[in-house]
Amino acid sequence: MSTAPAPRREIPDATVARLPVYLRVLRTLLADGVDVVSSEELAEAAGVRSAGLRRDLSYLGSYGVRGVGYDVARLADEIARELGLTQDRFVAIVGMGNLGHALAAYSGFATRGFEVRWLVDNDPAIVGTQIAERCVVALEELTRQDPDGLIVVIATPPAQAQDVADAVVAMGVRSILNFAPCVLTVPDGVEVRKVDLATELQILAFHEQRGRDDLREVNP
Amino acid sequence: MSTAPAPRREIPDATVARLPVYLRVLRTLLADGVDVVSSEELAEAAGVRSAGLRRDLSYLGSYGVRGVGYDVARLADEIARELGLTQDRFVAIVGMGNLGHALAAYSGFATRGFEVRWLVDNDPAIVGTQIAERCVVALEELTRQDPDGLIVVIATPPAQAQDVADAVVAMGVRSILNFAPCVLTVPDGVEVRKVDLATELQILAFHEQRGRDDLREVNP
DNA sequence: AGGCGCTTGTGAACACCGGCACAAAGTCGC
DNA sequence: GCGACTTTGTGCCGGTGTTCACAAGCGCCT
Ligand SMILES: NC(=O)c1ccc[n+]([C@@H]2O[C@H](COP(=O)([O-])OP(=O)(O)OC[C@H]3O[C@@H](n4cnc5c(N)ncnc54)[C@H](O)[C@@H]3O)[C@@H](O)[C@H]2O)c1
Ligand SMILES: NC(=O)c1ccc[n+]([C@@H]2O[C@H](COP(=O)([O-])OP(=O)(O)OC[C@H]3O[C@@H](n4cnc5c(N)ncnc54)[C@H](O)[C@@H]3O)[C@@H](O)[C@H]2O)c1
Repeated sequence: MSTAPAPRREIPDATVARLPVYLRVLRTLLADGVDVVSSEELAEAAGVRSAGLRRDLSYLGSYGVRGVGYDVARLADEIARELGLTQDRFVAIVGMGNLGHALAAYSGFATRGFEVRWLVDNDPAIVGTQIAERCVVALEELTRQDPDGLIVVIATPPAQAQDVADAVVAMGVRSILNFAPCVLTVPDGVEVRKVDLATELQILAFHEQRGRDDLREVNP
Repeated sequence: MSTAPAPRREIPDATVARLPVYLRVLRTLLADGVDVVSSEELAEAAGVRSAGLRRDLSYLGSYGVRGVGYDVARLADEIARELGLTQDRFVAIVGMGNLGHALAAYSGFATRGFEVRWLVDNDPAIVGTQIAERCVVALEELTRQDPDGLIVVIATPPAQAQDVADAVVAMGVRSILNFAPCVLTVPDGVEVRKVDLATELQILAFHEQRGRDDLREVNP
């Protein structure tokens, strides 16, 4: 039998989804001069339970000190490394409409380690113009670039989103963040995450209605 | 004394999160003149497995016809009812910066049954101006309104998000959609959902790195 | 040095969720 | 009217995620 020399730590998806939150809180603490934090305090600040937090962190290794807590700088580095933020990551925003403009002006990309390198649109009136001190290029221009480490953000109308996805997948992109309210079909090995505003609102509406029904149940 | 601390949930959260997708697909089908759809076709269009789709729909009741499929209009109505979209829902957008402008101009609210009724900012230079044919009001103005059926979208910088949340919770709002990258603390009974761009990108970065590691393992 | 108090890391139990496979239940053709 | 065909609704199971509870480990104080 093959000896499993590298105990490949498979980190659960649910944990991966929380690591960015921990990282953000840790960097805030670091900026405030805090150098050690307990799981209880960190969990409070991250809005999770301490037991869950400790289990999440245990997937990264044993970076805590019993009786003391976690070294803030060390833990932040470990999470950043695990998330793949040690190497440079680039972002291309496709679709320079209302949303694309807001995204292009958003400073949160740079502060989290993502460089917005390309702004893309296919409207001839927009291509070549400057947005947020950056030149807008055509989609054909983007597809000639190196896809390594590139994340494509789709902010086109839903009818064009699949075409854009097909084009960037063909160039080798394997990470897509989709703002268009539609289902994207991509080959295996390509990861799509979606941000759907209407879905979020409808989930909120559901819970609000359920809350009201619960009240009626007790107080008819 | 206090019994049943865990509220018996009729519909699982995972199902609720998918219902809006089904609803969107169903309305597209309806617009295309399709009046009956099988679980296989609907699942394909929604990007899920047919068995899972059928289980999701089974929580709403038995609205399908064996051997035939689901009546598109009927099913759309049932989902809309379950999501609480039969009663009017209103949205207030707080923070009229880059993102707030894009949201105010977004037509997707209205087409999904949400009326953007208030645009809010606390910058005196912005209050009173018109954005997307709507007048911007101060936060104090919003907090005097009826919170029933109101969903508050927070698009302020993170440092002000908690204050805004506190203010709208105090007026009785129980549903908040938070775009600011920070943890909001709210009382029980108030639901907060967050949209965090950097988190999404970092999750994508993690998977992209993991994919590359997997390749190295096979091809060093 | 050794005990004591604090916090981590984790075993175990439990709840949840997704997928398979199939019986039940309906339609359609004749 | 009836059998063949189609599709739904669900029992079941394995995998995932969450929580409790506590032993193990570390530093500090005496
Ligand atoms: N505006 C918002 O606040 C908001 C919020 C959530 C989701 N969305 C979604 O985001 C998407 C964009 O919204 P918007 O309001 O910015 O729309 P918009 O119409 O203002 O902008 C769309 C832009 O995409 C460009 N485009 C179209 N096809 C393209 C292609 N094939 N390649 C490159 N560029 C292309 C157009 O030229 C246009 O500039 C939509 O799908 C919308 O549903 C928007
Ligand atoms: N711009 C984007 O694409 C984007 C994307 C994701 C997340 N975000 C987040 O969304 C938030 C807004 O981003 P932005 O780029 O629009 O920022 P911005 O600075 O352009 O706008 C913030 C607005 O909020 C207003 N504001 C501040 N405090 C307020 C208060 N107490 N009550 C009411 N209004 C208040 C300000 O007057 C300003 O108009 C930020 O938290 C940002 O991190 C933005």
